[in-house]
Amino acid sequence: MICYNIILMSHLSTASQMTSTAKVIKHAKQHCAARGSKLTEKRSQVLKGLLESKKALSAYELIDYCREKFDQQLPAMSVYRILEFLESENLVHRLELAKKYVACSHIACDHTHETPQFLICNSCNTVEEISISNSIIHSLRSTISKAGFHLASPQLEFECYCEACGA
Amino acid sequence: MICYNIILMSHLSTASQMTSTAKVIKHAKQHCAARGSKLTEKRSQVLKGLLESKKALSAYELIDYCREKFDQQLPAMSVYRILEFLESENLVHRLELAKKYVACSHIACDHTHETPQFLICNSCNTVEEISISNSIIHSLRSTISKAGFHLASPQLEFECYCEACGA
DNA sequence: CTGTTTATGATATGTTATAACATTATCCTA
DNA sequence: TAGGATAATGTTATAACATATCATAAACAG
Repeated sequence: MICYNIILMSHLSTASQMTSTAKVIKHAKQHCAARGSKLTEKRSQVLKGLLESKKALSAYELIDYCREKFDQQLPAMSVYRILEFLESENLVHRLELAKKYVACSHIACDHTHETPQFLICNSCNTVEEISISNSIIHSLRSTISKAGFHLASPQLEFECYCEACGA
Repeated sequence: MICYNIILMSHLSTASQMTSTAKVIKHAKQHCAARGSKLTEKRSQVLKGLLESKKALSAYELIDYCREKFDQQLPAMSVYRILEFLESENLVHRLELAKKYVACSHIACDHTHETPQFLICNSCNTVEEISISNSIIHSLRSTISKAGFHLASPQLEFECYCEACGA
């Protein structure tokens, strides 16, 4: 399965970045339209912020981004609502561990999305969306179930260090 | 390996609870002494709070506990410092996911401690310290390493629901 | 008993997040 | 196209968790 990984692309040149961001935004708009919702200007600005960052961003970092990039003063409350909306549309993932947000890596893909798993760098917040084999997930689930618990969400997050940040 | 699980004991009667807590505190004191540090009165009060709760507690909940139980007004800063100390002595674990703290389940055990893994109930914050098989951990590590990352800590945490809280 | 280290106190502020209520924009329908 | 419904956003206040900084007190070693 080959798909366009936005997170990994974000360090390319500005021109190609914009192009790819624009493409994804277009996809996202269609996606919303198909579901009877709307990707408004502000929602699209917040999503752009996430698309153009290879790191996970906090709501407050997105406020700064919109102020600097679009001269738009978004209140915290609005950004949280917008993130909630984007999440409900599967365009954005919220990382519980980092208390930050990332754009979904598969907005512009056509295939159905699998459950995402995330590796989050403790130091620089770089995020890698990976896929863990069913057998590992299955063993994990069964261990957890033996303790009388079950996973709240199939989305797993792991506190890591990336290659660059090392130990 | 049989060891005394404090978390699971905390719903027993007050009398036996106090006894077991006192025992663990004694162990903890010896442990600190052996390492050249001291389990002061306030540190011991904070640890007691965690020992007597089967849920993970936040720093601010521990402040309340010390005020109610010991008529002790601890400033937030002190509690954070005390928790940091207790963690450095391996008496307490910090749960990144829940932003809360639990007493180590193995303070009074003699065997060496394995890396803890935690199941945290999203709803009631009940925490279960479990042990995940080496083979699962190993596969997980290898998946993560293929992505160019490595786990920040062998301590894993999973957002779950406990039996009582269900869905 | 004095100076150093260790522990704790006090105050301010940072970061993430939500509640409650007000206002504005959009869009449907009569 | 007026007017009302719904959706989107704004405003303000505050909760919960956390750290920085500087001040003070307690413990202990020489």
